[in-house]
Amino acid sequence: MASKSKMDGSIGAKNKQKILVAAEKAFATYGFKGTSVQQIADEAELPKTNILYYFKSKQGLYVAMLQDIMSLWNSRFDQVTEDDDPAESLADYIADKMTMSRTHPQASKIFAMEVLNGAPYLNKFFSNEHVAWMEGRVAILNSWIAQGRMTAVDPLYLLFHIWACTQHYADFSAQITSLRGKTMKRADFDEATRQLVQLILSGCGLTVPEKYAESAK
Amino acid sequence: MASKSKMDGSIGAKNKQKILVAAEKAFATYGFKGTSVQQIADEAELPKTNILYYFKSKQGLYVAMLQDIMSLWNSRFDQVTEDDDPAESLADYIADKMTMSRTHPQASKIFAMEVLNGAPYLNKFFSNEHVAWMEGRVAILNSWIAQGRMTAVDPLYLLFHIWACTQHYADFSAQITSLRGKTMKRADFDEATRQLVQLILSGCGLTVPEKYAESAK
DNA sequence: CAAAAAAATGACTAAGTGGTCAGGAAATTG
DNA sequence: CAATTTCCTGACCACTTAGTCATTTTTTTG
Repeated sequence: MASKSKMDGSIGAKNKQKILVAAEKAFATYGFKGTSVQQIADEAELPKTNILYYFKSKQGLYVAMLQDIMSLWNSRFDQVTEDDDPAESLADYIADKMTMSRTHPQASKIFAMEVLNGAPYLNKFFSNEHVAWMEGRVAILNSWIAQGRMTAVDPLYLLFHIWACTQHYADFSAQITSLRGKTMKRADFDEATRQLVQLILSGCGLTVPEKYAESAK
Repeated sequence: MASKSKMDGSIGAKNKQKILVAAEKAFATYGFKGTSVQQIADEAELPKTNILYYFKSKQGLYVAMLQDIMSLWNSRFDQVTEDDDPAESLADYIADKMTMSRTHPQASKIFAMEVLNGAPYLNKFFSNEHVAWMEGRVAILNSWIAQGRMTAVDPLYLLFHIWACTQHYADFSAQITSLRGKTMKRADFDEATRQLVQLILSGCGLTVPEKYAESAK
């Protein structure tokens, strides 16, 4: 019927997806070197040769999975303009990133490992889209500062610190769980988000929006 | 002469140290699985078999190196009491941790990898010394809050956020370098430290001590 | 200086790895 | 329904790896 989709391999597409999910789980747990194609195959419940049929090599699969992951790195903050409210925009951004850490910890860990390793497969992305994104956001933050709507902090470092804190909850969950004696549940993430929003916004001379203020209890 | 040191193998001790240094460099760059004993041997300029002679296995060497690294995790903040000044104590702690990221990035990366991996070799440390340390620090922060000397933030999350931001400069240096277009020099670290101290302290309702205030421009 | 202990090392092994390939099964298409 | 393309897979290979072992060299010690 749909003449358009010709034959993009409905079977192939489904298997590729299955493999990508398995790869994400395995790579997040054992790293690139620590993961064997066989492990991914077991996780995906497919024979090893089948993995190599869809993805030409282990590295090819890894790169495909990385691209998949990078597409998650979008948020409402991408569309914010200098006319928006600094406090609400930043608070929402922090909350979005915290949600990512809660719902996609594996993706965060893989990203972290990749950067720790010198980001060999992300350098192109970093020096293109990412730099452009950064420049746009920095300009807006500087505009807010020039308008006297927030304290004069360096926007670059501010963004670094927001990333550091939000990703920390995914990447260092093992340490956090050990120190708390229990895993972070949804309610704990909400509390951490409030704490972080308060810290960052106060640090920028902003008032915490109603919805991120102290909750029940 | 010194009858005490009997024969703790002055040669052995020196070689062990050499191997540990080489191992730190290799493991930080390629991870545990990604590093071969041969690479460490090359780096240490010793035959591979010699590595296995001093450390019974690759894993044994890794654990020994981890212990070495964990001993670096001390700072002036360990001795702070509830009578000390919150602003100065916290600012100094942040500065200490930033210095660690600048001078020992490899140690930070290895620690990060280990925790990312679920901290298999650190769980014992986490649930003993580390928890005790944490409780002590939390008590002091709570005391400062009770004394009305700082805003009522949750000390646990505050410490998480300090770690996250400071370690970020070592662990994510690849990303930071890409986005800045140049590596972080000593002066950049100093600026980042001032920015972070300002952010955190303001976020806690504290006044930034003189020595961390805006510097020459 | 001889005996004992510590240090060094080349040759080897057993296990695991990513990847190839040829041949066959299933699905799609004209 | 035949032909073509896509999909699937067992057998296999070249290579790397951690770790062993027997032997030799160096250092320490009585």
